[in-house]
Amino acid sequence: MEKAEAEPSASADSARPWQSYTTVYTNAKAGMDGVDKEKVQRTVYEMSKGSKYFENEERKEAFIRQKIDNMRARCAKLSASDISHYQMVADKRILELEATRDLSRIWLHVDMDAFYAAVETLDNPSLRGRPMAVGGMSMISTANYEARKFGVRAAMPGFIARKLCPELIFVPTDFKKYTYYSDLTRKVFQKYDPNFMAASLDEAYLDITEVCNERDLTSGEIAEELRTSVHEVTGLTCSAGVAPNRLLAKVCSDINKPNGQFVLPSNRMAVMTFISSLPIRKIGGIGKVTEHILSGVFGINTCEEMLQKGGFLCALFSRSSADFFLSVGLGLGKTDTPQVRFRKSISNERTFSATDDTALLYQKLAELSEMLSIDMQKEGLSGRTLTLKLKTASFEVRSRAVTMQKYICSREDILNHALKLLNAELPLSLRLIGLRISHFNEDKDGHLSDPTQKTLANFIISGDASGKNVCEHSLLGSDTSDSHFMVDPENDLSIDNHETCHYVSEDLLDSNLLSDLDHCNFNLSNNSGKIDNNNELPLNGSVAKVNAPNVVGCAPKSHQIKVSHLVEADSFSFSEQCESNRPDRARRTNNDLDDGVPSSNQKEQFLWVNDYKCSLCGIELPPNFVEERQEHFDFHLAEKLQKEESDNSRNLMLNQRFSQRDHTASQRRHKRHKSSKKEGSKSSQKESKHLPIDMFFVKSNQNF
DNA sequence: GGGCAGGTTCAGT
DNA sequence: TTCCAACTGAACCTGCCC
Repeated sequence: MEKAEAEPSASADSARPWQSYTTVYTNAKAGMDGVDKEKVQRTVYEMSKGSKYFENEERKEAFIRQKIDNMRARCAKLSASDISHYQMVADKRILELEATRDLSRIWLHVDMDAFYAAVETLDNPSLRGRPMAVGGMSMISTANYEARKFGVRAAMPGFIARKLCPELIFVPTDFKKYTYYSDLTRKVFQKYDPNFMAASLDEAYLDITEVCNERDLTSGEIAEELRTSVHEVTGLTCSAGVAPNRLLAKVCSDINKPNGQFVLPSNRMAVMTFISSLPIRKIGGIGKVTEHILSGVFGINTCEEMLQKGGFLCALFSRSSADFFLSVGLGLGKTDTPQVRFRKSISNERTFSATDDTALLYQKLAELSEMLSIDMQKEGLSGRTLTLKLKTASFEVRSRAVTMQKYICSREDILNHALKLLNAELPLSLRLIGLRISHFNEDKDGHLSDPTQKTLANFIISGDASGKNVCEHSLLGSDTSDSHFMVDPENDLSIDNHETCHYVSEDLLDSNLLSDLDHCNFNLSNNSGKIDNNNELPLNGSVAKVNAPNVVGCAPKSHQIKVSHLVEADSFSFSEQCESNRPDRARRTNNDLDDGVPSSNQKEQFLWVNDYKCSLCGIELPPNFVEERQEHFDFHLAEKLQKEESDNSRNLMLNQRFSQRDHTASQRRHKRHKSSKKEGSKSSQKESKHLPIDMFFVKSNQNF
């Protein structure tokens, strides 16, 4: 294979070493056209050189180079017949992809110009015309266009930005402000496409096909009008791109930034011409690593070259990757409007001064667990995969994950499992710890977590719809019930005794571990991290696995029996109610709402801001999600009533009502899921087995 | 060997 | 003076099971 043109020669490397130090800042951003790139690169290099961060960057670079070398070697080994074969594969695939081309939709991508910085300037006009960045000395989120002239940009450390531009003004981030302005822009977007897709606070995709047709206006006119409207409402400018698909619309919105727009006509010729010379890095999904690989291995720098080297791409990449690259070469992208996207994971992470003080690290982990638990409870989420992210003092990033059998959301559960993951890595000097929970209840069938459902379940069990107590770990209380109701709804609610006992056992296991942890925490603060632990909890990293049965042995058997009976009884009466009580949904709703509860109209008024966003929790549900909205409303209603009502009998009555509804909803989802799922899938089989808990640690093969 | 689930990394904002 | 973020979705890789 030919060598990549982008790679500097060895001699150039030694004379101008900064040229080979590629950072994210190497990729040009809007407003940086006149920047002295070499000067910026040199400054960044000089500021970074010798630091641990720099060393890690070099390690990463070396790894990518190694990968490139390996791929080149694989390319070199391809025989003439191999190459001919893969070329045929590519040609066939290109034809198939071409057949999917849809030019019937008109997509508009709106991108607010230097959003955070613009909002701050609006708030404080004295910043106008002066170089300014939002963020701090460690990292900046965005920079205004005056600052960009100096090479300052988002994702750049503040101390480097200041070196590039000594006059730079730093403004701390204020997400409340940005959310407020973001909501204003979304009000405007909704007028043009009620189902618009918000990509972030400052970006959105709109399908403007209908509005163009209805008003007999060109896409350019609509884009112009929308941008004017956004400016009138917010005082902020935005840029827009119009194209037949979202991938291209995104590229187009960057072309005339700031405060401009670009329309790519909806015909194949225009698309192919546009895409032909487009650098691959402009495409969403192609980042620094992929760019290096494509350039280094195949000499691919423009989208057009994706097609020219299609045979090699098919030979060396997976089908899905090759398809993506070929699609890029053809200028294809998504044209459909996806259903409401639910969150798939929730996480938090914190950077701090690097430390190997175990006590301090435990403390950080406890804080993160607490924060994550609060965030999850706010959204009514529980998940069963916990990922621990670590960044060592030398900037090496590791992640370690564990998937539990039960869904968790309490601080104690999170901390319990996080500690096990962390302990397997210690001793270690760390500068960042992060926790992430994924695999939310229900998400494997494509219907991502509906907070209402879970929280309602919690409400039924604990009588606390806020979830506040639900996740508190108690031996006999909510958590046990939790495990019962958090079980995938596709499992019938009539629970097999044996299975119930099994779950209970695990809960007890966790409870015991938890008490160990509490003990640890207690000692932590008193003994500077020297933890006295009589049980199996690993503390020095030497024990990688917790032996469940050893710990289960600590739990009194009577508790297990009691709990299993408790759950069983609950589930029986619950199922029984649902079987004997399936009244008409609407009728039941109306009856319920008669009890001094807001009417449907009132509900709409107080709950759905702009007809799509819940005013109470912020969750977004479009108007056509009638049932989901109803359930969501019920949740808030339950929450409200729970607070107001002290009368236990009334609570009981409501609990029964919502039990019915929750079960009906579960059944509906269950039905939907079944219809979309292959019979006798392995996952179902696996779940029915309820394999013993729970932990297995996998070391990553490659870390940076 | 295909399908699937779990774990890790990349990329975007 | 300050010394490289936080969060999320999705692709990719690997190992296991049938």
